[in-house]
Amino acid sequence: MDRIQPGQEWPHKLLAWFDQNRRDLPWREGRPRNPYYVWVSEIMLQQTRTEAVKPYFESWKRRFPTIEALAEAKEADVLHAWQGLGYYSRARNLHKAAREIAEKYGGAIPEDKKDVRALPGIGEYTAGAILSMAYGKHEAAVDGNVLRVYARLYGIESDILKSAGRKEITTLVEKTLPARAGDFNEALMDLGSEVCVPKHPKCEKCPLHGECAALRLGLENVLPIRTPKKKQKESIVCCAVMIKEGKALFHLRPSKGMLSSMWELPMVLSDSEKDGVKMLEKLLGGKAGERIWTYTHVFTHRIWHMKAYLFHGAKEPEGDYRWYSCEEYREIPLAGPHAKLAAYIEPYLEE
DNA sequence: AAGGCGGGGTC
DNA sequence: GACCCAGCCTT
Repeated sequence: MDRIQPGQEWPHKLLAWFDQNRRDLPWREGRPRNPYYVWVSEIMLQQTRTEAVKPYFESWKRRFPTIEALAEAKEADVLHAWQGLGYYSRARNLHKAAREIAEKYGGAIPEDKKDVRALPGIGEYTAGAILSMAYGKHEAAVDGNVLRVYARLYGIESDILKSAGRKEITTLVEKTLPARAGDFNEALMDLGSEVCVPKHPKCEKCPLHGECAALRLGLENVLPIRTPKKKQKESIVCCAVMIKEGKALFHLRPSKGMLSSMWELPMVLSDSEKDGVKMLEKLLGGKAGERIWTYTHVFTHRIWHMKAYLFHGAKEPEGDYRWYSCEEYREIPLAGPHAKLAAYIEPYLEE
């Protein structure tokens, strides 16, 4: 009778495949692996594709070559290096953790699970990844790839985004984790991103195709099961382009919440453009001039319909506002779509 | 348990 | 358009 569940030996088959097919990635260079590189890359890779991370990782290495260098950097410079990568609390936490490692652990990432797990920005997955890949510990690292691969391999129909499904698979991973846990974890990632991909998995190329319950049952395009996401809330965002003596007025966003501690052109959120303009005029105590730019920016859970107006003779509001020239604002962290607006207004600053 | 938090590639 | 990615933190 045909077996539905995979055999005991599949982890070794996967490792053999990995030995022939491992991806060559910038953060995988050197043996033993540089724990700092493993850490930085794992944080950058959270909810972010490999191709998007590569250029950021390379410039990060030059800018902050060691944990000490990162610890000594200013937060604004750290955010600037992260600009465009998204989920900026990752950068903030990386920076905080670097300072903690420098102070408490003499500049070396601790090897104890409890200590690593306590660092800001390091959750269950990242702790497992660092400990297994950099320190050779016997730890699982369950991320989206692993959830998908196991859901298919074992024919698991639980929702992988809910804690029950996640727990079910984590237990299974811990049970199947072989020696060479670090390689095994990387092998699962490589399989997940090259072969066992979310849509239309390439089962004919899979070293485990003979073991896969989903394939056997014809469910390879059905599993994994995951709850659909909610749709975004839409807003109108009116922005003011105020220019004085070759400089534009910028505002520093608060240190909490979305795009925290990043700079933006003065803006207000509203449900209609008319209301937005009125609010902006009240904020700046002036009159909106020509509308020079519109753009729709889509976040994961929010949509901003942006409208930028020229403002003349208005006053600088109270709070965290500053005038910056082009050369200056290229060096500060700019919030999402405001980087695009800032680039667009450069010609206006020349006059 | 659910929601906030970015940006971009891909179909 | 919709989907989803090497998740974590707060509520």
